[in-house]
Amino acid sequence: MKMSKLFVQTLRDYPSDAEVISHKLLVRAGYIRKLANGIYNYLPLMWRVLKKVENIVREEMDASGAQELLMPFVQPEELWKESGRWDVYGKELMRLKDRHDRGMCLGPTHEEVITFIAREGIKSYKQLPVNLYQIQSKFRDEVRPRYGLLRGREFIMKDAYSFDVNQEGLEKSYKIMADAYTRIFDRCGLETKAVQSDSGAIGGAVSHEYMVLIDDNENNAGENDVFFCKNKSCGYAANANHAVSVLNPAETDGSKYFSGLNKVDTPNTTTIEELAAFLKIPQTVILKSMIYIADNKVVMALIRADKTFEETKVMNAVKAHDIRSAAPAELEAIFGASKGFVGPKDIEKVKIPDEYDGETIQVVADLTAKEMKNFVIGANETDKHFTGVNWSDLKEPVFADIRLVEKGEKCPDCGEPLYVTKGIEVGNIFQLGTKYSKAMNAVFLDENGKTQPFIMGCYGIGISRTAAAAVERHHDEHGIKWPVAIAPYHVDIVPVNVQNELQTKVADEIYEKLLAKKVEAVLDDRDERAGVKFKDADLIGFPFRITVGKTIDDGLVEFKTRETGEVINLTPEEAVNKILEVLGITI
RNA sequence: CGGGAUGUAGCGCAGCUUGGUAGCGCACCUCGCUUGGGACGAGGGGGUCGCACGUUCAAAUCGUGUCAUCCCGACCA
Repeated sequence: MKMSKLFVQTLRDYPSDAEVISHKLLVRAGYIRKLANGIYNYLPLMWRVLKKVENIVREEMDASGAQELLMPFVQPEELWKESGRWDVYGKELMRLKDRHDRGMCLGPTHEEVITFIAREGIKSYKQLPVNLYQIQSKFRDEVRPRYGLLRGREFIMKDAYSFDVNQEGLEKSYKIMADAYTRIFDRCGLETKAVQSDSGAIGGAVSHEYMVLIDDNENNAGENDVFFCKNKSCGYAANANHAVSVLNPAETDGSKYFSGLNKVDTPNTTTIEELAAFLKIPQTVILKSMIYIADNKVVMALIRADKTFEETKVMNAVKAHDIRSAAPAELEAIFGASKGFVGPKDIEKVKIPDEYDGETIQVVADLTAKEMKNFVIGANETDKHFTGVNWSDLKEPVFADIRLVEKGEKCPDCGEPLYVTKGIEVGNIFQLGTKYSKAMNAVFLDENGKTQPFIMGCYGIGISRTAAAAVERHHDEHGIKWPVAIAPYHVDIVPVNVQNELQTKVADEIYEKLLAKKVEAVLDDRDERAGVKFKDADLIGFPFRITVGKTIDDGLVEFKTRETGEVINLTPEEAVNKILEVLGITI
């Protein structure tokens, strides 16, 4: 492609509405343009990158035995009602009506449709296992789209679905996908970590997320906290919403400070710090209470006060789909006490206002709370707490792990300290089980002629997000440094001065030779000064650049590697061979 | 949906306090000159100042409303 004809416009400045580096660079280097909030045009350079990612995904999926198909982007409401998700998916599901007033939605994911396909097409265990996938635009009406391609509302995703006769088969299918994912991201030039995660709205039990770890601080693109163990023989890694840890020993019996149950005055102690200082006690003998509104039910969560709640875990513990912390005004309305003074004593007697569902307040306590003795709780009365409380004084709660892991706590598998880093989730794999097949009555006959629901798995890769994550991971102050395998073009050939006949002639020859060898080359034939061409080459991120300048008078051209910045002088022929050699290894 | 901010040419911005009919840099077009890290000179094209209503002889500027966008919190590939 000749640069003078390439449809791209690079900008001198970063766009003012971009925050993270991948967004800034992709706009400035002419890869994407915003059409609406969270919705982007993929311009020719971007589309080439996306196709490369897609093709890597396609090759590895096909090699692992999966079959590609394409499902509709617009889906009927009925299927979502069958699965039960029409009512629980929330506002992310873009709903619309057709001209006959029938409910439809834009596909945010395709479990319903694929289950429909399997229900229609698979009747016998002899047809199993099977894995079907597609690569397609998805739409999720995110509350707050941001970070450019990292969190758009419309985005390109590869979604695969496996069907097996039993759990053992599912685990096999899952393993095959896990291995394929490792190869896919590796080929894209991205180092990823498979981490245990919460399975969220999609449902199911076992799941892993593939995270590109972001350890520099120049941007905040990593939206997830990932806890991991550095012990090589262990390798534990988990999303913060799923991570567990072993705690260091702590003083959890308050008998040194209190004897018997008493109500005491604790004026103005609205925070744990103030309360601990006022009573001259460690935080580890205080039981912290937090009120959540989960699916419009009132929930009280309890935890040892030096620890923090993990809301996703709380939500799962009470089997809710939606959770938020209660506002101070709501606390007043429900408990008649202000923030900092609510507690679990006699909670069964608290009357719930009509606007909430449920008759009693559900109480869920973290595992850290279980071993506590003679502790402190809020008295449901402003400026008062109970001291010397024991579990025998309270109605037995449900105990569950609802604690946010902190750096330095011990690995649950090997006991070594845990570390934390930011990560971009580029893929995930789920063992769904029978969640959809049962709900939608998708069944087959087993070898005994007995009806069985499919055992399903689902496996996603964010194609557009993967490309953006590659930019997050591979760039410098001059621009993008694409991994060769997903770069829009392999090499940029720059005649420094197009008025110089020899330079132009040599550059043309190199260009023609590379094209003949199927190398994806750009010839910067613009009548621009060298600086302009070099700046654009660095910004756009061509992995290699061949510069034909004044050194051609000595029969030499420059060969520059973008990743390392290394420059060597070669004859034109050597430069051509060098490209072929480098690409031969990497593509 | 809560909290904060911003809407002026393709991109980045000034002008608004103190109303008088819109400007700068880059990009774009023409000519000259220049050609190894975003040159220079001259000339030129492009904006109903987010939108609506109001105040006024007169609104980018003041008021009200509305829409959009961005940042911080709760969701996810």
